[in-house]
Amino acid sequence: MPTIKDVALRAGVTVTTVSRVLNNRGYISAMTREKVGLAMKELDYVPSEVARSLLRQRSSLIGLILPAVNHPFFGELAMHIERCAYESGYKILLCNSQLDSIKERDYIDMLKRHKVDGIIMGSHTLDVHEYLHLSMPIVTIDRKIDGRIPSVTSDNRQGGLLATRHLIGRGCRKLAMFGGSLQLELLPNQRYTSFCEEATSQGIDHVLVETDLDVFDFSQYTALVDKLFADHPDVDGVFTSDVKAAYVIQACRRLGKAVPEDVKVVGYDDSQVASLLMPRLTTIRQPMETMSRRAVETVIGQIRGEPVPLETVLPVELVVRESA
Amino acid sequence: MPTIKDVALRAGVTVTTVSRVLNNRGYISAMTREKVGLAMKELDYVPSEVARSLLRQRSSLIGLILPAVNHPFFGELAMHIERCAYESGYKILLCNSQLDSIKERDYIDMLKRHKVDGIIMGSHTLDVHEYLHLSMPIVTIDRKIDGRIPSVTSDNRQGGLLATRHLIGRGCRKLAMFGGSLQLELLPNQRYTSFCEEATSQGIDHVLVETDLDVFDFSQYTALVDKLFADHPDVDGVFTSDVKAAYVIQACRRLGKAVPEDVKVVGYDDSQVASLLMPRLTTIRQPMETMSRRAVETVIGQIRGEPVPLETVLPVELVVRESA
DNA sequence: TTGTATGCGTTATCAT
DNA sequence: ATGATAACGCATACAA
Repeated sequence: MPTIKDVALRAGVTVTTVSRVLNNRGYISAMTREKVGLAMKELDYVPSEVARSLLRQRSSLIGLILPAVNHPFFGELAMHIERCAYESGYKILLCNSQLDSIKERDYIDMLKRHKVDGIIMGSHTLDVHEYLHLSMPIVTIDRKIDGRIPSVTSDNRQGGLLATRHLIGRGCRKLAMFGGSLQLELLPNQRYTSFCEEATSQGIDHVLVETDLDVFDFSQYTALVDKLFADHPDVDGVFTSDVKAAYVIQACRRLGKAVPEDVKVVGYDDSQVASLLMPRLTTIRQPMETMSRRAVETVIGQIRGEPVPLETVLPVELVVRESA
Repeated sequence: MPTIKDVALRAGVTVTTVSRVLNNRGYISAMTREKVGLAMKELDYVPSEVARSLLRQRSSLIGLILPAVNHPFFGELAMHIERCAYESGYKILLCNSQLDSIKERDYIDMLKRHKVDGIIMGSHTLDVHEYLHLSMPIVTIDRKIDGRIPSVTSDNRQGGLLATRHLIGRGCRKLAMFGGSLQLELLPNQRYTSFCEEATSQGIDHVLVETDLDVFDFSQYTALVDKLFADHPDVDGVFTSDVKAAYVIQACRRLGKAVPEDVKVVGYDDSQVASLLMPRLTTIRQPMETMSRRAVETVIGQIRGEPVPLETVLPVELVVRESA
């Protein structure tokens, strides 16, 4: 691989001059610029971002830690985050933590070694102290670790409220929420809180089904939903995430319950699965693109030393389709 | 951020010694090792992979270019690729090309600047020459660019054959294939070839629907499927990809055609959507995990200067569920 | 307008 | 068993 030296040699100038035309800094004669440009073309020269990083003490890299990029919600986040970051000159180092704390710590360590300029966390399995101790630009997305760590989320409380109201408004008399493990202290817990509050205040009976700690092990969903309907055959309204909603709809079909006639289902996320299902899913839309942009802006803001909002809560929206 | 110098100073030794304990190279007295280790802990020292990269002329980075990581198939590939790469000490730089050739060229350029050790391409919109000219370890996944560029794919011909045979075996009399644009010269074209051959040889009437060039614009799918059934109301068997299958099933429901009774549907990929749909999708399973592992092995093999197979074609499997 | 010298953090080579 | 020094590729301060 040719270096700046080779270019300089070939163009008959010094590396300083080449560096100048490369960065358009200082005065360079038109002829020199041309010579250098030619040499670069001829050698197919590519400046080394590695050397630059070492010198500038910044890598233009942002670490992205997600539970699993194959999950529809996180996949879509990843996609938007990558695009936004790229538009600002940052590249994304992808990490799938699988919600495994060992892996997560390992990934964080790796990102530090690679001198990433910041981290976007869509996972969090470690103790708050470990994150605070990072002393590096960081933002959480779809999660809130601590008041001192900037976060970008959607309004889960409001989402829970909208969903519950909609189900009740459509005539449901017994609701169920099918959520992730409450032990994980994730944001969806807020959904559960407002779900309960609203159902209670309207005098509607309601139950909860939790997954175990391995939230993304879809294979457990079928059994859980079956048990739900076995234990509570009178449930006629379910609030859950988009992916889980798919399993709820499957179970209903299997049990001979029509959706939305017998059981109404409201999802959360409005990921692409929502419009793939049949009936098409009524769901709470998280503004994933905006969330992604804000998350990227929030890390980059910190990198630049600008003040950034500690908490960004974006509005959600009820998207009425066919399932409720 | 503390550097190796700070550690050396604090431990009362030179950087050479610190480097030694860091890499477990040469002889170090137990006491020195301890002193240095302590200093590292106290300073919370993290060695710079950037400096290492500059010296070693390798970054431990692999570029991954995909059309879009939010697509179920590519999301799953990305996930496995990242895991495999990480297990071998490589990190993934994520790029979404959106099948845009400008972006793809731009990304390739960026990856070269960052001195990635290799590239895994799940997209290809450029001319063969541009790829050949890269002169860097590269492998394509789910695509075949040129005989000289290593590729990892599933057996699309066999997949098309299995799907077509299954549909005919289940009694279909008129088949349709709903595929991406044939102009893109992607592998699915092979599916089309064997689909046609098998249908023809068994004397079964068959038609083709193509998407436009923007393969991942799902919003066009609905109209295309509707037109298919309008033009050919007698179609009773459809072969397509998993995501498109979701739209086919939706259309059938809308048109009052029962799946699988009136219309049988076979997908391709066996991505997570396949088991989310209702009826659960009968599909051709691509071994995504194995494909990912092979792709990673193939780039790393090249990086290490080992000989690698130019073509890896993995077997597919018909997974019979409910849609056909 | 261009060149010289220095340093970014690390490891390899060659001493001692 | 440990230290001094050069080199990786680049950009900058300072000279000319």
